[in-house]
Amino acid sequence: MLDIKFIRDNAEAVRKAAVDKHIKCDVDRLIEVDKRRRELQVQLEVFRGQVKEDGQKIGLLRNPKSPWYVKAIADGKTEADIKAEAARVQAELAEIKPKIKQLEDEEGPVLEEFEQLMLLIPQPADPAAPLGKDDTENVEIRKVGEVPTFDFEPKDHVKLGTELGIIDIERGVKLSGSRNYILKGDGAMLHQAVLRLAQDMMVERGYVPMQVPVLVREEVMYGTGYFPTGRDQAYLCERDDKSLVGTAEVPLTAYHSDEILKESDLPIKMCAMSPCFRREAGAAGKDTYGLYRIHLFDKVEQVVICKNDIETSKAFHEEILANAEAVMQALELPYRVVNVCTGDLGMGQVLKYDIETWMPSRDSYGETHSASRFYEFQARRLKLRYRDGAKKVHYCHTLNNTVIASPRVLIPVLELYQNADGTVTIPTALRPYMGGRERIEGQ
RNA sequence: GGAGGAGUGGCCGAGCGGCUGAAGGCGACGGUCUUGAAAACCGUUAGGCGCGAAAGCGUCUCGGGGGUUCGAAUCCCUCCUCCUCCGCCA
Repeated sequence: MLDIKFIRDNAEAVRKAAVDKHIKCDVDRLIEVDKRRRELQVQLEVFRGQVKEDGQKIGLLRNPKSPWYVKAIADGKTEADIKAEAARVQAELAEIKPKIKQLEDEEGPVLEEFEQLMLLIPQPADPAAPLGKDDTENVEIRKVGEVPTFDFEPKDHVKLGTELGIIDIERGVKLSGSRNYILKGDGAMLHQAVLRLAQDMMVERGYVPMQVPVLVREEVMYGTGYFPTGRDQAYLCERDDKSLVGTAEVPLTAYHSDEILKESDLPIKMCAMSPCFRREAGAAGKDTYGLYRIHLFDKVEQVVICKNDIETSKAFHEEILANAEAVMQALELPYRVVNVCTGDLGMGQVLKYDIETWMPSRDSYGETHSASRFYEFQARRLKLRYRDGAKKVHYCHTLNNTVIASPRVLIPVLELYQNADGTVTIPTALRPYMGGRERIEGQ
């Protein structure tokens, strides 16, 4: 969410920012509604002030023990005078009351519309984000590692995993429908190994590991920016008005929502391993093969909450990107980093770096990580604030990035580490989590 | 799931229809004192929105929402959360 004052003063820029992001919102209507909202508030406050004042007056007029009453009598007023005065004031109030009611009746829907419109205004992208319509226009920043060539016919992860008996997509689909799978034996082990490696590396880097709820209240989804626009992507538990999260970013970022932190508490660095639920609505027919686009996966996510300073935010953005790259380097996987273009940025993101890892079966780099910078966007929605040395209250800045998401990352791991005989060499960094073994050989 | 009890400022805790955005205490911050510190003493210490160039002013908020009333932290309804007991269960 943006500051309404900022929107008022920069309407043109906000409009353009939405166009760049290919997000529809109605800035003109918002400004109109905001104007009406303020007019109503001013009128209402005058009346409310009067009600308050008159109400107190009546209290005094009706209480013979009040200092005011005693003084009035001493000044020569009669009880009848005072009673008449009380009646007069009450009559005045009786006239104001319907006016307030009328204004309030108008204000209700105005406020409602104002809030709805506000939730749809996107955060303008950083000038450093390339202008573009979709992911095809993301800009490569750097490539790390060599894309290997094979001296045999390499298998894709599904064939490889199925033959090794470590991936069972057919039965996953039998149980849960399309985009579901089962990992088995060394498949399950490998999955947990990459997650453990990622988490251990983050803890080593000073991030506090958290175990968080993945079924959250609606306001948490709104607060992090996933609702209302992303509602169709979430699994809802409507009986309880809760949603399954698509990422631990949601509970981690909302952890301090509705709080005022001390500046000395910042930065807050956290990570969490959690299941992630995604409906993938609208993706029908896209990436249907294998473990790339699935409804449930596990992920270690990193979140940073820092002070409201653009340079600080930028520095942490580089840090969380570096954290993820360190994991990819530990796994010795070839990847590239791309600067995501405006059209591919979400509602709240100012700038986003994706890490894409080489996936032989796709014959291309596929997205495995997404590092986002939000400035105040989420913090405003979440009421996530801190007090500075001068006791002034500010919204925090928030950032997040994947550390590892599995089984998607198992696609490059399996495909790149496969051998001619159909076995898979276990990356050195994962061996401690795989009983020290060097290979997956299947049954 | 059933039966009770409770939700007040950073924390503890008074208030139970008007002068209470809220006593008192603790904590924190500033000051006096001190070589420094402690103690003691004095002071400051909610957020949102709006108006205003600013100083400042107004209004809303005592878990959330609604109602009664001239007037509500205080009364009523409803939802949420927590606690206790019973039941069920990993």
